[in-house]
Amino acid sequence: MAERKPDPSEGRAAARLGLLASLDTGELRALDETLEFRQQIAAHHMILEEGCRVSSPSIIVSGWACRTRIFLDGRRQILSLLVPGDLIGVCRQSDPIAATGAVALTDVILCPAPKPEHPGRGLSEAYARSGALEEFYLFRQIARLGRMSAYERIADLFLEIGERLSAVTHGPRDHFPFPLTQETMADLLGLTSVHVNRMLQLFRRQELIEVRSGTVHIRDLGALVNLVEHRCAIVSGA
Amino acid sequence: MAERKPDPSEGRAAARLGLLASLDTGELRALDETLEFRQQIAAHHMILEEGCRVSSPSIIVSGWACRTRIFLDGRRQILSLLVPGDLIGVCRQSDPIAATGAVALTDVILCPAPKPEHPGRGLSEAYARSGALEEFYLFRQIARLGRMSAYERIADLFLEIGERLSAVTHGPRDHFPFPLTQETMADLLGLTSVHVNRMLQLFRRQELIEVRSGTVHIRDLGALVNLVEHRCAIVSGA
DNA sequence: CGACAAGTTGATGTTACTCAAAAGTGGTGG
DNA sequence: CCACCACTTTTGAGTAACATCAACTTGTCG
Repeated sequence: MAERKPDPSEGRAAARLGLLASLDTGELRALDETLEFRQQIAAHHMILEEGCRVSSPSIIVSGWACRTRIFLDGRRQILSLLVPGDLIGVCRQSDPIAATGAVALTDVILCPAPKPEHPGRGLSEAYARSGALEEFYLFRQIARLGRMSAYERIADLFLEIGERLSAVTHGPRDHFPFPLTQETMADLLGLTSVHVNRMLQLFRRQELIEVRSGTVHIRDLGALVNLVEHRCAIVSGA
Repeated sequence: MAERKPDPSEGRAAARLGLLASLDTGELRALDETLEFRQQIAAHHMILEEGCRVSSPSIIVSGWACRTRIFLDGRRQILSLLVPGDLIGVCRQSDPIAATGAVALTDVILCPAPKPEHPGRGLSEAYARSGALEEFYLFRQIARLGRMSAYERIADLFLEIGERLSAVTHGPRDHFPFPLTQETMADLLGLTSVHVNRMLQLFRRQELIEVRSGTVHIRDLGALVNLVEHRCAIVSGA
């Protein structure tokens, strides 16, 4: 749809599916070929309209997006974050209606997700695992919003993003691009941008996290993990 | 596993699947027969341990349960509520690990969910729709926790429960059994029980909602819907 | 250079939490 | 039938976390 500059890392995102299940050569080729049909979406544009039929499932090749819910009085909550390698619009039922809208947070490149051929393995299994992972992060988001302080929410978010990005890029977990504004972080974490700003300053003063010009640098990953896991670590129980 | 008293309404919950997709006679019979293998779980007992292999998917026939996450320092967040007719432990991938623990909030009767025979329709479709519905309520829970006041959260929760229960029982949406303690509500809504108590008193004084002896009576459904929809109604957008 | 978005700061207000104790409720056994 | 227990609900007073409002600064890009 739009002009594009080549980007060598684009193959990575689609390759993520290969990390989730073992794909045969036919499926790998299908993933490769699907890159031909990529589509660019400008920042702030809708990817998916809430309540509409889902057109076709896609893979985020590059850029960040999110699922949002907007209240009538203007409040906005970001329900989940979508980063390269994530799927969007994959529905398992036959009558797919989007439960939430999705918006591009940066410029995003999507490519269509190939139809799985063998039920129960290969691509089909990869999509299922991807869905399970998405659900896992929804649970994490609920625990974050319900029972963590602003300070903890931010720490936990950065740890999650570090994990998710490094799983795709094989880069470090403590140093990664972060294109969200503080306003966007606030909408994701159920806070105000002013408060996010103050907490980020606190992290900086403590030399735990450095956020600058679109990049997060976790200075002391161990301390941060302790901080979150120590009190928040996720344990089931009665 | 345990002694049981007969309960004529038990068939209802399993029948909910019939509301989600059209089932053939074989599938209906399978649902009926599965009631023979029901299993009782006492209140406060674990149904599913986090991180363990999921044994077998089940349908909640009666009683209420929830998915929980417990923090190391004792904080607890209820991630989602499970009411009669809901499925638990249904996984679409081949390697099912429970992402969250599940706990019985009241005595619960479970029965095994029959294996679907025809992919893409019948029971299989009903399970997929049930999963999509569950995801929908997760999104709603996120929006509630992230951007609603305590007062709004409670109103929204009662509306949700009214919807979900009446879909199964065909009973009224404004009058239903509600076996949760205020403490449990607090864990579900990310509040303290003291604050839940104060908000419930406010609703009572305003003659909007009456909660007594395990029953919720919404006195003014229209006003409550307005209150929530007016400001919170769920609309997508950039 | 000018304009616009993003980040920063301070003062003030409100929501919801904390702690602690009292009062109500239901079930159990003597 | 009553006394007792554990649990839940209710109440009050004080406090902390986060929101709000409004201005100011910094950065970015044409």
